[in-house]
Amino acid sequence: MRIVTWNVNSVRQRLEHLVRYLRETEPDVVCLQEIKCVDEAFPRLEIEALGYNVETHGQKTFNGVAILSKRPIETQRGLPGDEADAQARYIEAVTTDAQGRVARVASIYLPNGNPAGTEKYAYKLAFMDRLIRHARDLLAHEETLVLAGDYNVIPTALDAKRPEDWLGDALFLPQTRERFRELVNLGLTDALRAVSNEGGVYTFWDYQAGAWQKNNGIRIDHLLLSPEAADRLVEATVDKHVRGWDKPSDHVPVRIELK
DNA sequence: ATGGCGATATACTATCGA
Repeated sequence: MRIVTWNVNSVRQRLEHLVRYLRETEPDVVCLQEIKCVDEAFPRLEIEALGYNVETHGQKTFNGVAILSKRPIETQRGLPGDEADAQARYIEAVTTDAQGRVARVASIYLPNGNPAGTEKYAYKLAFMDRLIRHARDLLAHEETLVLAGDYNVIPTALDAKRPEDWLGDALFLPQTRERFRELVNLGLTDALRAVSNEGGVYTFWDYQAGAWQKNNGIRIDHLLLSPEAADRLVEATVDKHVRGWDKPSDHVPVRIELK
């Protein structure tokens, strides 16, 4: 079962790239973030034509998440824990692969949180607390679970080309990283870290200041696996070449293979 | 020390992102 997470930075701007990527990679499940459109504006027909079921949780202008699946999916929208939260940042689905193996998959767009010390950072930390509570509930099911998405968290200094640039940033502050560790320490496995302890593996390069050309990247897109999912892990990789395409997203797809 | 880039909205500028 091939599962991908990708912050596309507007699905309408990136439709050609998404179609090209789906054709070349043929994933079973794709978690998208920052679709930046309402549900009605999602290019559904183009994706369905490639054999995918499409479930979206969009909003106007900002944010928005979606899950594409070759097989039908049971879907829930929104992260529990705050009925007043109007931002579309979480969608969760149960699906299968062609062999009928089941997985629960979430597409998460965790808040950026900058600048630190503002209500934006408080919202990020509260969202992470809600995610920890929800993950604890889901882990109790003892099933194949993949929490995938743009976490906007640089877990360690190994995950940035220039960690010194990020010391005061909401993506790297101690409180942010503490909560990420608290989440992982519930019993989740960081899929990329399960296959390599090396630094220099990035998933985001800023559009500005030649970050891509200098490989000045950070690793902020993650797939966290329940023990049952980790037991099935056979591959985890970053599809870095996509960043070199014409007019790319600033994030690239991250992909895992579960047996 | 600063800006640099890109997307969206009602848009010749502001906001957001990371």
